[in-house]
Amino acid sequence: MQDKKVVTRFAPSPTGHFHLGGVRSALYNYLFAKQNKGAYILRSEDTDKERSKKEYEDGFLELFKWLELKPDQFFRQSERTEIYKKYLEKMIENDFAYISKEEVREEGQRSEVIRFKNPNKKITFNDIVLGDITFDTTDLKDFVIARSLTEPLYHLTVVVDDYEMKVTHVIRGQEHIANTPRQLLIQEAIGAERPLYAHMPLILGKDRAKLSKRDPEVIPALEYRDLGYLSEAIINFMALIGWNPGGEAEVFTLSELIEKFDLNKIQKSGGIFNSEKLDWLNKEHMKKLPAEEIKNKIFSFLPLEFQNDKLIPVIFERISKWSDVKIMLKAGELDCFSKFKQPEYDKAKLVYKNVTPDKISDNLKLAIKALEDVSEENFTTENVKISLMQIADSLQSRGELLHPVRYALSGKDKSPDPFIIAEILGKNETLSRLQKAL
RNA sequence: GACCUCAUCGUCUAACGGCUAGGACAAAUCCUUCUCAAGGAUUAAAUCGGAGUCCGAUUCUCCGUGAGGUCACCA
Repeated sequence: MQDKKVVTRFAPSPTGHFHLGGVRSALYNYLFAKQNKGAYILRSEDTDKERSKKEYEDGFLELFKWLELKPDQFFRQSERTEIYKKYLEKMIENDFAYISKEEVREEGQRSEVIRFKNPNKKITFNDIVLGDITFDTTDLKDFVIARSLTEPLYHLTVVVDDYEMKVTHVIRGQEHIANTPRQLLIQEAIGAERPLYAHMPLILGKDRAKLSKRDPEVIPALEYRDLGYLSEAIINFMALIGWNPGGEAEVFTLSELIEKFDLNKIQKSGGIFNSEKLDWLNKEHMKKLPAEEIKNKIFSFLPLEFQNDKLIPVIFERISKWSDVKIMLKAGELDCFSKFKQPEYDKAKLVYKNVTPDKISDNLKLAIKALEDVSEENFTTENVKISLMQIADSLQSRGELLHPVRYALSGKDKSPDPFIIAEILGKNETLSRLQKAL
């Protein structure tokens, strides 16, 4: 059997900030096209001159560049007016559409528009995800398909473009399901072949409503890049809302997704966007990165005084996206590693549980003595740990030594362990902080 | 309101009509160096309700309920 080359398209309108819902639409179209060695088209639906803005188009172009979802072709509907005009003329000539005199009710309305002559019939299409869906098009009336020959509207342009661009699979969100009968009718009128449809479940916000451009809670997709998420994590995560390959694996690269993707396994019901799981998945992808890249990324957020290789693992295990470094910094979580920021604390907190202050002092003295014996060049995490643990293990509980030492060095209830802090601070500073605590 | 669609743990989801309904995120508990983090282990947590078909229903059918989408001279 000679199959037609698969052609998919993603057709956003540049009328607002692009959010993650659109990323998934683009992604599924991309995955399906690539899997079938077909073409993926990106089409800017900018026929609405009032609302379309260049900056929004630039936004999603940049977004797809970041996500590495490169389209094989790119079109702008505003540059295709002549094509739509031809179809409109032909439809009018063949009596599928007509110029209609209108009562002007609002400002900006035309007294004349082009309406589609609705055959008023039942129309059924088979959706790959949802199965057969039937509509009675009578409810649609003679809908408007263009304001004028040179001002075509959405339903007309979509159908003409999908036909002209030989689109074989229309993969889009379920919000388009009610648009489908209109588009089917226009297809029949212009003699276009019907593509296959796959309507994806909607991505919902916490309130279970569709993600919307107008919702202030919904973050523009590009901001995820600025927050330091990995593009592969975003792609992986979005792919998994509304689809999954069936096994128990969840971490996939783009090329694995291309291989595994299956239109028939798309979910029917909407899914809520769960940012906690995104963070987890992002961390999983971060762990796969080469050490050098992790270091560079983390350093790029760090002032010079903190750019210490020893600090990388301490920071890395506490973040799930790069911008978290900034948050740690701002929250002062790294202050204990700075020689210039003396810890300030309540000395009562040096005491561990119900151990007496005298005992704590004794322990601190032991710690100082032990650390004095460690030479400056051997003052490493491992050596500090060995010498401190030797004392700690001889005590009733390790905490009565480790707690005051850690607290004296960090001045914080919660901090990384005292050994790494000691190494980064160096012998002198470590001893001076312990002395001070005494 | 009309039309259309959907319904498994809190969330994302798995389960040819057939084991005890599985996994992941989140949560809780414990372990691992005093705290935090990371890691490990464990626990709790779901088939919307009612009929029907069937030896057997999460799965098929119908009704109900609930949720969502669409009803532009926007896309």
